[in-house]
Amino acid sequence: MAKRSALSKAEMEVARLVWARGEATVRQIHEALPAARDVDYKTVQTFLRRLETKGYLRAVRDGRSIVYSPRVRPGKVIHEAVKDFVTRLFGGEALPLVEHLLGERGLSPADIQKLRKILSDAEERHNASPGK
Amino acid sequence: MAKRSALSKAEMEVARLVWARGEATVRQIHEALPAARDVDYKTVQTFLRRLETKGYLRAVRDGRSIVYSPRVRPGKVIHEAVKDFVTRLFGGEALPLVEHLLGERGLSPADIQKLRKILSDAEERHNASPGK
DNA sequence: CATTATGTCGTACGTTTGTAAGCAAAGTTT
DNA sequence: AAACTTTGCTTACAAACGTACGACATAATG
Repeated sequence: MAKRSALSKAEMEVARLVWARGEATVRQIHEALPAARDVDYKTVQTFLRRLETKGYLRAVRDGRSIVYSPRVRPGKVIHEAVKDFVTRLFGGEALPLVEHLLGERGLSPADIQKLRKILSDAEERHNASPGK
Repeated sequence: MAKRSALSKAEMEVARLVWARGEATVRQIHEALPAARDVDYKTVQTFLRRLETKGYLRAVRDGRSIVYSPRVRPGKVIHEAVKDFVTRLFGGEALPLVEHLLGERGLSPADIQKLRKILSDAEERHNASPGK
């Protein structure tokens, strides 16, 4: 597979919004960005264009505007991005990051329940797995 | 606080190694980097110099070499980096990232136990907290 | 002691990134 | 229809990045 060059920070932000919508135009993304971000329409346009050039998004013309949609499975892209991040900042170990995320506040009781469930499932998978 | 400019990817990688050692010289970091990374000694030198300029590391001369050590609490830097990452790729929500990390393999039964413990603690904190 | 290795300092340099302006074409408004 | 508005395409441009070279100094070694 031809390795597409990594997403930049700003590109991640924009790509995420496209993924969340399934597809989107420059305007939609521009409006979706937090007001505090205060970035120009043209700038968003550039990010989307670059995402297309890099191979992350597909651009289809619809009338005078362009509709962007994922060209690579978002999950795959996220996976790569997370992996890169974990590698650089945590030496490749996911656990420290998870601990960090759980440690610092930000988890509601509901979240905690949800995670408990995930842990149980993971455990089950372990006990029942073909052990690779 | 004077906002130091964000860490670049390569800088994160290098800073992490310094943190892991408490302090380190260019050579030590260069050797610590995975062989596959294959980056020049001079390059590492540049990264460390930049980390110092950006205010993340303190540089103290020791003989002919320089010993770098954290100037900002690693935990704080990691926190900022994670926060930025979560914001851009997960819209600021930690849960999806945690789920992602737990979902994809990589968790040993021991890890799971450890996480269970963390969850309990978080829960306790919740029940007992002054609720802000 | 001449040679080689090792280190810092300053400098370089192509690429990527963040941010957008300029111009033109198509659509909308008055 | 004249005047805006919206959008795409091209181009710009400084700062940040990744990667490293060259000069110079000092320490180690034959």
